[in-house]
Amino acid sequence: MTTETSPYTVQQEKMARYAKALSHPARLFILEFLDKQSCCFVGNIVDELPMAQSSVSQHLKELKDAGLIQGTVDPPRVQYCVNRKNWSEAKALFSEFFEVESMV
Amino acid sequence: MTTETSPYTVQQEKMARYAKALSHPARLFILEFLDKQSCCFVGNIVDELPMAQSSVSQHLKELKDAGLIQGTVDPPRVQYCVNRKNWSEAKALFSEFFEVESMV
DNA sequence: ACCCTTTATCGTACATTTGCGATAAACTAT
DNA sequence: ATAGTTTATCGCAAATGTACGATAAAGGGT
Repeated sequence: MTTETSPYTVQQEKMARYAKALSHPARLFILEFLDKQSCCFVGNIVDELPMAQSSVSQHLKELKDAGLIQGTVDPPRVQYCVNRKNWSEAKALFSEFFEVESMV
Repeated sequence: MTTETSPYTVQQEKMARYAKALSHPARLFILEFLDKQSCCFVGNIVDELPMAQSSVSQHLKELKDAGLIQGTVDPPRVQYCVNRKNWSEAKALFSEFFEVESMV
């Protein structure tokens, strides 16, 4: 097993991963919705989006895999919340990225 | 022809588009590189990345299509720079998204 | 045990992304 | 005209993303 070394910085790799998670309007909607409600059930999100339940579930999985949200089971429901730690990390990465010269 | 109305806000659509452009480490590298040099030729970027010239050109096209960079021809070369106007817009969108407070 | 509710996962289909080599295009210089 | 330099585009292949319906899984309540 060879250790693949990326030609990119850790920050670039991490930020690209977060950016990919943010690259679909439905996922942005979910994150903003979660942030507003500070945690809610999958059903609440499904009700708000014009797509099948399975599709919403898939978007939630991607957000979870990216570390931006976390879920806790409350049978038979699942409650999702923003993962504040990683949210902060993402925020810092984007902030640093855009701040290179001068803002606004 | 029916006018497709998106269920998402304009901000969400715009931000998703920018996020997609930022979702590859090579494109983050290019943007940071351009910002550091404030404009440079395609060849300079190709020299810095471990991928074929055609692949770099494709990434540049995506960044250009997303509005984050702009190119001016200086035959036979092409010079690319960050599109400051859209860069600011993207920054504002991400900033607002990540916190109603402040991004710093 | 049996249903009911809720969510995740599977299988499928189609579109998009990513990377490459080869080639075209645009312009300079000789 | 010809050759050289630089970049964009094409054609291809493999991988990934997106959406759906159907089904499985995990409990709770009766």
